[in-house]
Amino acid sequence: MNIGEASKASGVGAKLIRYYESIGLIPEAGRTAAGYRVYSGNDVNVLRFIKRARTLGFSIERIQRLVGLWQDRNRPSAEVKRVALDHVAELEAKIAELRAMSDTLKELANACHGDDRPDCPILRDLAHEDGGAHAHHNGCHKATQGP
Amino acid sequence: MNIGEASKASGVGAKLIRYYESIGLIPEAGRTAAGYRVYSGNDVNVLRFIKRARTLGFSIERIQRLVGLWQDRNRPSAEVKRVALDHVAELEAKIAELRAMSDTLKELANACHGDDRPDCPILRDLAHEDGGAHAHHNGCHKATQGP
DNA sequence: CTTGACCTTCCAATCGCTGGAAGGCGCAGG
DNA sequence: CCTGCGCCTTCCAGCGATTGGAAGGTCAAG
Repeated sequence: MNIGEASKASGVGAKLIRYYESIGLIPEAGRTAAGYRVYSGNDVNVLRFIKRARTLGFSIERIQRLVGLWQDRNRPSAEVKRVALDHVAELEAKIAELRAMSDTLKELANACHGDDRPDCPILRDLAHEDGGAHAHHNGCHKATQGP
Repeated sequence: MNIGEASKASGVGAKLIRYYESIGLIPEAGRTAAGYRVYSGNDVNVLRFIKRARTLGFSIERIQRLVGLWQDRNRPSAEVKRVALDHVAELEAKIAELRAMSDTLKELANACHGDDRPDCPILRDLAHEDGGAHAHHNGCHKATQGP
């Protein structure tokens, strides 16, 4: 099985397979006399594993650990779970970050006329706000913040 | 005002200011006889605008358009709104993607004992699943998919 | 004059790919 | 045998948005 066949069988893409080898995610493949890489069915399984893990957003570093655990017949499932939950925590943090951005922008866009006039709360927010916290009804007066 | 002062005033970071200049996001700053960059209060406002826009996750490319619209007194707010809503759409798409990853992983992790035993539904999913769709009760039988 | 804090430029790394160029290999047809 | 096509090989470069470091010039104070 050469790299093109392994690519078709795994769905991973020949260049990506070579890349994964170069960074040590997969071991160096065997070679034919001519220098062609040779793959086994098991190699294809590893590639599929990696592909699925990437689909779930795991970093290469974590996938390395997951592959290692997968190969280890004596792995404690707790370790796998910890890797997964660490990743979940990062995903949730990222989601919260993007959620905050999106909500803020939706609010600003909602307040924008969206016509030919230049007045725009979106630009006003970007230009003026020091931190960007939306002020609702209590507006701009600095209130009890005297020096 | 040199780059360090502009950095402190804008909160942007001297290296990043130079980078923004190098990619054309901000115009080339004036220079002293010795070659030091010189900034005005307005430059600082632009930097703050950029910083806030980055906080909201806008790409450099979109920020360029936003800065252009900001400077244009005759801008139609509709254009600003469109840039913002395009970005919101991308944010929502990304959120949905991460949400799907996180939910799948939470489900798998929830089904994982997380103890010393090697059996683990997370690894089973990564290893075996062709697409990763969770099958619930209708399991593995290929049903009516005969050739 | 020396010190130290600034400034300058350029180069490299991050992360996960993806593309291209240049050259070798395998197999078919003429 | 030669040619062509499609595969394989390596290396290099770039994406986006920074961040870091090295090597060297400048400024103000002691």
